[in-house]
Amino acid sequence: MTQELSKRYDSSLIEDKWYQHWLDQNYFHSEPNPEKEPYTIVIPPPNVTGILTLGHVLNNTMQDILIRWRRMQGREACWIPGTDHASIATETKVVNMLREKGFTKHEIGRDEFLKHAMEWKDKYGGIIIEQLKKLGASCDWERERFTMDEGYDTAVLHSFVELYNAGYIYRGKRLVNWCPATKSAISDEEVIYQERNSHLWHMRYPIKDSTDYLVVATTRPETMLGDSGIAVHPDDERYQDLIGKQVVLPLVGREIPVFADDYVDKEFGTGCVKVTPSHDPNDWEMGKRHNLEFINIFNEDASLNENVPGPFIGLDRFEAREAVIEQLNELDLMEKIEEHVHKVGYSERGNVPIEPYESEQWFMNMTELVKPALAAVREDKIKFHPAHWTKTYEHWMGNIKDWCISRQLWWGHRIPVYTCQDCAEIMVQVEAPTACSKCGSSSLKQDADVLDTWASSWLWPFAVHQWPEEDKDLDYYYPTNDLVTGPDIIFFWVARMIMAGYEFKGDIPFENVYFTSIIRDGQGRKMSKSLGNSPDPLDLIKKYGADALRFGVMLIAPKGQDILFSEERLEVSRNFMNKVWNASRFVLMNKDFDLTADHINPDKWQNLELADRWILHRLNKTIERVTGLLEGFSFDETARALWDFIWNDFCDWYIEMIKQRLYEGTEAQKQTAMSVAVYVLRDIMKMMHPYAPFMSEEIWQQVKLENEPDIVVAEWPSVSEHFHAPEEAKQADFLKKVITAIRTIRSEMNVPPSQKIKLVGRVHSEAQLNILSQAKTNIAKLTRADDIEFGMDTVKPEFSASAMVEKMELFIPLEGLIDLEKEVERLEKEISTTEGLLKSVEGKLANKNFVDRAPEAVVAKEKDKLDHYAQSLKKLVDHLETMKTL
RNA sequence: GGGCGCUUAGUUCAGUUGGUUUAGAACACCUGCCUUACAAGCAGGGGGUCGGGGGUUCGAAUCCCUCAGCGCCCA
Repeated sequence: MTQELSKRYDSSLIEDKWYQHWLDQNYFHSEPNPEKEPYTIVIPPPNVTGILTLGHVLNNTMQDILIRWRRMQGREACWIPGTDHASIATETKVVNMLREKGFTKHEIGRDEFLKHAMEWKDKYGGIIIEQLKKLGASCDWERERFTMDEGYDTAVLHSFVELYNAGYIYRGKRLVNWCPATKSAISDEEVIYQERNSHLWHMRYPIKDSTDYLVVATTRPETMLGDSGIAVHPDDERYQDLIGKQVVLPLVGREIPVFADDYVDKEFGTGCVKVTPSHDPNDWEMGKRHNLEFINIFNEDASLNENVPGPFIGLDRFEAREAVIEQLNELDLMEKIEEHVHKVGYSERGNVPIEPYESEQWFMNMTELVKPALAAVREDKIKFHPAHWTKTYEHWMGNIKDWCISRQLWWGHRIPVYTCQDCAEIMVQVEAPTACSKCGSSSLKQDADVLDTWASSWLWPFAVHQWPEEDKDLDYYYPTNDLVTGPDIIFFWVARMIMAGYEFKGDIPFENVYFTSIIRDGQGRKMSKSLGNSPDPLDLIKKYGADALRFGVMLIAPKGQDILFSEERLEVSRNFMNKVWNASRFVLMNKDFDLTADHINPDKWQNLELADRWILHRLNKTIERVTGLLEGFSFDETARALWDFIWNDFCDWYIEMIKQRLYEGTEAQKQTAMSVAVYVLRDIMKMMHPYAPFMSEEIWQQVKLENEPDIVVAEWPSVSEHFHAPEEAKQADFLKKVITAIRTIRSEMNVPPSQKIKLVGRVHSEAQLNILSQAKTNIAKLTRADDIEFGMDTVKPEFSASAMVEKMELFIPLEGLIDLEKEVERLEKEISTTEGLLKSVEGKLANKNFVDRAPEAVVAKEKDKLDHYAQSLKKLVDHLETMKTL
């Protein structure tokens, strides 16, 4: 079974092989199993036409880690994948595609357009799904859903009908965020505010029956054509006599009232505000309060309509601005123009400034829906990680407005509202009616709009099953356990899923929500296509391997902070993968037996040495730590814990420590060392598997027993009381310190590695002597010494460098090689460090308050330190004296 | 304007409820090594007083106040 491994880890040779094998074995598929506890995650469905980004890598790796880990723990793990139809984003792409072919969507009509859109989706959709497979995602692909596939479609319409019947959904004329480019309403969350350098225009409005005028300041002069009032603050002394008067709107000639309203900020501009109820949300409110005229001056594309004076009709809004300014200048009605910086709302998709615009839309009243959803998070039924997101959530939920759910688009779920053309009866139902329920007419017309994308994806955690049908899968897998997603969609999606969960299932949709960080480039800029700073994950997989990409991204993903990504970070983790590979290679090269259950049965191990007990103790600690960290969603710390154990403990120390036994020991010694090494390596592979599924499977195949399963479904390691050995761990630490101290001297004295040394040690206790005597041959090998003498009363050789480790003195006689000056320098440095430590402890103990008030244990510890440092210092000074006399 | 968060070696970050260490790691840097797992490696080393100021405490990177800078979200 054992085969030769290459010197360098080559990911390209194994990734596709194992992924196919896992699919063939159907490991990712889950069925309800009453014997097992389910563990469920639903994927945040990526846009169907999207391609994999580093953001996807980040959050899908986390989900895969959770799923693979829980699967190994014996849970019935089910990760449900799928894609989102992404109404506005996809429609925009299809429209662009048609434009290139020379059509507009209106030219070909709705049905034809939808055909094109579906073709486009079939052709370009789902690329991202294939890319997720390259990443190693262990989704249950048999359960893949699309938010517009057949059953899902029904679920969305069903939810609409239910909410309509409950009285939550209504149609109304409101001011909405209007995107003139796509000619559709968009939600508040789709508006992106950007800072712009602009102007504040101060315009004069003549007062009726007077030669006087007042001055209003505005950032949007063109909207003056729709003004129907002037507002001032009720307490503003400057304008008291104006309240109740009329002014004559320039260019239009309309007489409009001056009134007082609290909303006005006296400090801004002149304190007089022009009020355009149809084109500003605040003015809309004031218009309602003061019964003003609502004058809509825009067409759907934001050009001026016939409600403005003739010369302006048909102008685009930006042209209109210039025209208004010019006319006012000519009439000497422009008082002044100031520089002004303000934020302009842009349509996320259309990428043009949005226009507050009055239109008929469908709305969802959120008042009742919010209540249980808010309580669930407050009462910790749903936990956010990091927890501070609960504040953001509560703040938004507490100030929620009605949700505009209709979009003037074609790609999506068409609103299931039918109006009889004869008697105006309205029918709201899932199945399209064939005749009017009131008059029997067959002349029915369906509402033209489609639903906001989020009004379908908010059902995701249960609509991926057969909901609203009775469904045993739904019963088994709902509520799901964990959700991993970006904080940018906490309102769009997370909050709404919680509301939908309660409304339609009467239960939470998930227990935990882990919010990932935002990935930025090395300079902290957002990843974007235009900056070209957004690497293609597929290229990275080719270059570094999927495992290294996964591990690397986890390593740099701190909880709750932005991630600064750069390729160097991946080199680091590729190096780590190579390290793990080579450590495995070492073990396999030295394993000269076929693995049996006895080899990995700790009860059968004979004559364990200190190094063995130490590494097993460390293994225990690592299993405990890694499991605990995963439970707390600490993906980065888990990666670091694995790194530390594998590289520092296992590779740098344990493997080096057993080489002597392997190369020079007896058969029995060799077998013990190898058994322990194999045992540890097996657990390392299991713990690495969620992070590095491909490599861990490849290695696992070499160290598993014949009747054991593939690593995907192998058992997650658990802590063994057997291996608990804190005393031995301390002893091993002492041993390591001794070895390091000797190496330091060699290095600082410039003793070449080829030069063997003599070593004399004067120990401080029998215990120390014991440890060192037993490890003598090992110490010799690891420090390249050929003559070692340890004892309580060993004599210090005259020409020697020295060091102290836990009150033990080490001497390296290097007659002829030792550089006296260097050694004096070294000792002086050491002395000064020790003096510093001593001083600090003395200072503490000299403080009466400290001795009196600090806990006894803390004081005792300090006294111990004092004693230790004082002794060390004395010996170091002694050594220095002798050196100087030579 | 409101809310949330951040500020620790050249860089990116750890540092759990204040006390096992005059602050740890990785990368970068310096020195020496191709030592039969790994040069994508091994051994060793230098480097920060924890954004500024104030306070609580026997003791603060860690808690409180304040100032400054940066970032995000919402209006």
